[in-house]
Amino acid sequence: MDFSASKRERRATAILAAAAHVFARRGLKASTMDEIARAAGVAKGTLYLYHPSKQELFVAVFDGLFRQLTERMQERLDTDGGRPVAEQLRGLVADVFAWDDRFLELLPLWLEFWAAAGSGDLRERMTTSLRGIYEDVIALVGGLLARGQATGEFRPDFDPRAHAAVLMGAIDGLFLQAMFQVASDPRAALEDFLDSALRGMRAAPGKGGTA
Amino acid sequence: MDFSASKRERRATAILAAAAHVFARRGLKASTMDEIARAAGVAKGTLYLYHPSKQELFVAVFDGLFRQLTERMQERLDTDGGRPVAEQLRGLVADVFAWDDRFLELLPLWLEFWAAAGSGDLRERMTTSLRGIYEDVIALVGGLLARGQATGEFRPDFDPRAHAAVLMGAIDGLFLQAMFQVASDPRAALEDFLDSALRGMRAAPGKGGTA
DNA sequence: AATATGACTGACCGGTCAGTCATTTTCGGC
DNA sequence: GCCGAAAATGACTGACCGGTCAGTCATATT
Repeated sequence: MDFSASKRERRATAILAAAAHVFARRGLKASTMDEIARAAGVAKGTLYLYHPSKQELFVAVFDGLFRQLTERMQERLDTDGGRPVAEQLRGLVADVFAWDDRFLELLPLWLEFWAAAGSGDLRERMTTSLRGIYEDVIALVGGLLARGQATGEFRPDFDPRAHAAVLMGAIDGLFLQAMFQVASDPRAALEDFLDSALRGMRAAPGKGGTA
Repeated sequence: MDFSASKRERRATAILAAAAHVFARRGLKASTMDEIARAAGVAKGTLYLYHPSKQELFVAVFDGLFRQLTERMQERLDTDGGRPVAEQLRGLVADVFAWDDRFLELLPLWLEFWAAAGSGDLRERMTTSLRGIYEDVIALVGGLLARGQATGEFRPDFDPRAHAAVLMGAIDGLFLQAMFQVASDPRAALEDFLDSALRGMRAAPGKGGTA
């Protein structure tokens, strides 16, 4: 039996997981390669067999997590394709918040990604990556809203892309508030608000009529 | 004439401005006291006559900027007290975005504040401060919305605090997108979206909403 | 003019840490 | 069970930077 490849793979995964954990707890600059190595159960030199530098390791963690996130969203949209747009939107939102435990622990990591896009050597790289991710997600949600307009479920006279951007932003902002332990359940808040927003986006009952 | 006090004050201001600038460009950890001193036109030792440590200097920058922001909001609310709530809300939003130039340059600094609340030695302090600020602002905006419900301008059956939290979050999220240069004008996006949101929050024209 | 003050300076020190590399350990093939 | 290659190790190094403090000098006081 050949487990050598899978052993290497498992080690690679352990390193990424450990790095994510340490980066989340200490931040990029304050994390030391020694601590990451200890957390992964390997020697420091081993890290350099898998990643050429601390910064590259950080970027690898970033890429891995965001690939997971976008795959998850895409999956969700594929599965409940035909349902009303309002339903799909609620589903997406519920999904994002469903990351819960793992997500909550890694929240500071998101801040670290954002901060890395704001200043430092990685700025350009992270900015480009994040911009791409945001534009993909906005296009995706914006497309959903546009479909809602096309079917007459929504008013035709709002900008679906702008609405998508604001909704995405609201989610980010709520995560931020969760980080600061602002006293309000972000999921409940967003659901309550989504009621109002959807009300305002729906076509007026008198005219076009809902699908 | 005694300008000695005001000279010291001017120097203190120069140090804070220089520090804000450098922290925004390099981030907290990567900023060096030498560079801040150079930017402020003083020697490194001088910095320690005004602030006991690099971290304290960072906190001083933070406090200064946020005091400016909240004072501005309070002022705005005081001046247009009696107008319709929807108007006041639009005014507040316009105001936040009106910081424009200076604000845009300092955006990475906001990320740095958030990141400092996520990890590092300052975490607890920054978290507490930021939570306080968020709760103040949410209370303030939430109060505005509640007043709208009381006067019958809005539906009575949504949670004004939750709505305020989401709106605040949306603004933060849009600033974030602006940082990554996502291709959309955040101000226009929020205004477009606010139309939908206000539509959904307003009391139904005929009788008392749908409940 | 002589003296006192204290704001300001910048060379220096000690600690920290990313990355290196000589050495040791592991492992597959025979 | 032996050998050589590949993988893993961790002690070491050199750069860097926060904070200190002995000394300078412009200004105020006598």
